[in-house]
Amino acid sequence: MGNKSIQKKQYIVEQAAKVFAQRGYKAVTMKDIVEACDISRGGLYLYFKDTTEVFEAVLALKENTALAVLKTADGEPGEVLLSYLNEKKKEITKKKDNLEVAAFEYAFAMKTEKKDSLLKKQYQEETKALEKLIADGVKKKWMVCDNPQATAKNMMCTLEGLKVTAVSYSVSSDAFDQAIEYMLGSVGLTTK
Amino acid sequence: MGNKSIQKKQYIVEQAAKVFAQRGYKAVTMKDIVEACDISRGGLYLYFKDTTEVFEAVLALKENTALAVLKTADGEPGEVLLSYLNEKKKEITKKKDNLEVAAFEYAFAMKTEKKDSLLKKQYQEETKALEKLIADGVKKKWMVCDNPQATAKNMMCTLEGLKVTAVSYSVSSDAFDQAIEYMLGSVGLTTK
Amino acid sequence: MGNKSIQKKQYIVEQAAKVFAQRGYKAVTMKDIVEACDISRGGLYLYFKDTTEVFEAVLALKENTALAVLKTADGEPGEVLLSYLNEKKKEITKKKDNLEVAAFEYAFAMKTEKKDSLLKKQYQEETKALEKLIADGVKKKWMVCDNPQATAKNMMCTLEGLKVTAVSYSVSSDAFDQAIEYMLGSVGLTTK
Amino acid sequence: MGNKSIQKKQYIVEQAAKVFAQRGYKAVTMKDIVEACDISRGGLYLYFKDTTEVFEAVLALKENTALAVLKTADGEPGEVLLSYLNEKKKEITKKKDNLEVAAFEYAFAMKTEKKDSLLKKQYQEETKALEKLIADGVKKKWMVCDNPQATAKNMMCTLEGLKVTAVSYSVSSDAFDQAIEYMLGSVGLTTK
DNA sequence: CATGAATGAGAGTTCATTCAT
DNA sequence: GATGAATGAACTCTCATTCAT
Repeated sequence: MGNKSIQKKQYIVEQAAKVFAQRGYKAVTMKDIVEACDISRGGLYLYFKDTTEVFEAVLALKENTALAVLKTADGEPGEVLLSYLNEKKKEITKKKDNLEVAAFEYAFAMKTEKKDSLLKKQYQEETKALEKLIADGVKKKWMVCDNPQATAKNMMCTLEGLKVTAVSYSVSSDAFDQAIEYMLGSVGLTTK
Repeated sequence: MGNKSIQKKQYIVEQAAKVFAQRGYKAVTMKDIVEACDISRGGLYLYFKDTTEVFEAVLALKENTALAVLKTADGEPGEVLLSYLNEKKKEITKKKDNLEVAAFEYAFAMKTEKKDSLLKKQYQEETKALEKLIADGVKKKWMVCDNPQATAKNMMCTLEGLKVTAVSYSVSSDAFDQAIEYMLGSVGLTTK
Repeated sequence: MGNKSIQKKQYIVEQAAKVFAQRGYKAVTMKDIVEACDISRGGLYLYFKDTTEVFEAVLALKENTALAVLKTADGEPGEVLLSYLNEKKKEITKKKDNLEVAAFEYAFAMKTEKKDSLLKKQYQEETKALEKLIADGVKKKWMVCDNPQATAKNMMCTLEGLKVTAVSYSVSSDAFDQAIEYMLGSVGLTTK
Repeated sequence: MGNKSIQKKQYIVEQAAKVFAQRGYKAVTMKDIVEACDISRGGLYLYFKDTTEVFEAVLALKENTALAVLKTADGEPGEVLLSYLNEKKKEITKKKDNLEVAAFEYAFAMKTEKKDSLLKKQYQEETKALEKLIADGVKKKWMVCDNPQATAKNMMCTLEGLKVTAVSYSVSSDAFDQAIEYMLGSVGLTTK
């Protein structure tokens, strides 16, 4: 695949991302993507064989800023955790180009079709990084926590809950902050 | 609609529930339901105009045992909370006829199409009941909690998180128990 | 068929007439008629086997006032002709329950299906009656006309033209009056 | 749409015209047209979204020879009028590929659905052209007529009447000629 | 007679996918 | 590589018609 092809592929992925953000995962057809990209019907098939492949490319391209915060952390663990949680909040509550619904639909579809989901790996990676941060915080006596692994899992789970709640029933900014407070509390911290 | 019709409608809903449990919400077509019920193509349309209507009937028929536990509570609040959480666990982790994926897909689809979802109301009702239980527990000095409302919301959110995690990435029984422990901890209780 | 049945049949025909007036002939389904009559689906079939039969019953019941004017004529032929033409105008331009469109559609459908149309007979009868009136008027020296038969045909044809024009392109009351003037002129009369 | 597409579109229109000529307007389905053209089910939808669109394309393609006679008239007005009327006769009484029934059904359907009909415009244009011819004939003293506008309208109306009569009840060639004689008479002309 | 649930044929419509150019 | 016309499978939905009650 030449240089130009790579550019075109990326262009398709970017356009498709907008479509998925607007209409979810399952409702999107190859035709929708073709139209959003203003390319030919057959042209899309040169790069992707179906919408699943397109969506996985979208996921792959989408950067995970929150995870990046966890990984490149160099400050005090409590600060890092707070930054991470705020980054998550931003991601989850953003209005424009929010791919969360599509991502859930994708994960569910994979489950239903008994295929592997790209998201599972990302989820596990993020959980690990969070656990490491907490363990580190405890070691450095900035945090208090018996079981960093369980706590990390619990936080991830709450964050998933916030995500899904935001997406299906709406969550106020305040309610989100309250949830952050709870999560911080579980490692002996507070924003106050 | 006569008595017989009501029975038939219920029969359709029961068969449809199995289909939705197996294949999610969006992937199901009227044809699938017709085939599962072994009725005629047009016959289904006598009762339901589209899959959304069928699915809403499924939701309406599906009893919410966990909520029932909260509402008919007569024992000690801590016990009731534990029963409730265990009921939730059972609901979420059951292998057969699990409608959670379909329910999420439905909620997301409603979101995408900007329609009202039946589930939102149920979610809010359950949150309220949980809050009431906690407030009651605190009053009777069985529980410790500053802000029952926020705590109830947080628990619900964690439960949604467990649901979605179970459904998209799998959650072990132990991990679930650990999460229950955390939730109990947030009102000063423990199972140990 | 009992007395009650005849009444019911007539009731159906009356309701159906409204439906045909509103929606034409071809677009009307047995279901439409059933709904307009608020009777059972199968019930309609006890009286009529299809919409054609219903429509023919509608035509049969519909009185032809213009023809009646021609036939019961006892005044001066010119007066009778004028009354007849005015009656036609009323029939054609009436807004409510106007069956002309449906009647045309029916006639065309019969043509297409190579069946006999009820309307053809009525048309021929009316032409004859008109011819007789003109011949009579000529004999009594009230009218001037070489060829009563051709003139009658021509008038009928113009009236059909007015009907179809009214129905498909709209005709003003004045334009109609102008046409009447022409028709009168063809037998040496005028309204002025 | 490429050159080849335009040809194919025209091919479809031509085949469809035959179908409409045989079966009228309303009875024709997309499936009928597909079969007449021997193309695929979905293929037709690349060019037309429904039968109305197809029929309008048929109308647009169909040349109006009679109108052409009026417009390109260069001879003596009486001759032109006669040619025009004979052209009309040919059009109306032709046996093969006669679209008049379908055209009427279309006009009526548009009326019923309160949409604009392509035919109305054509009708008005033809009326105008006829009026101009008569006015011209009068000015040049070839014709005698007080009110060219009313006379043109009256002729058009008679022609519509002939059309509809031909189509629904049959009109003999002689009867048609007789009608032509009447129309010529209304501007002081005769064929004899 | 009357009902209305049930059936199944058939029309409409949309897209994934292919393939000649 | 790229195009876009063409195909055909799959679904939706509506009714005419029947038939047990």
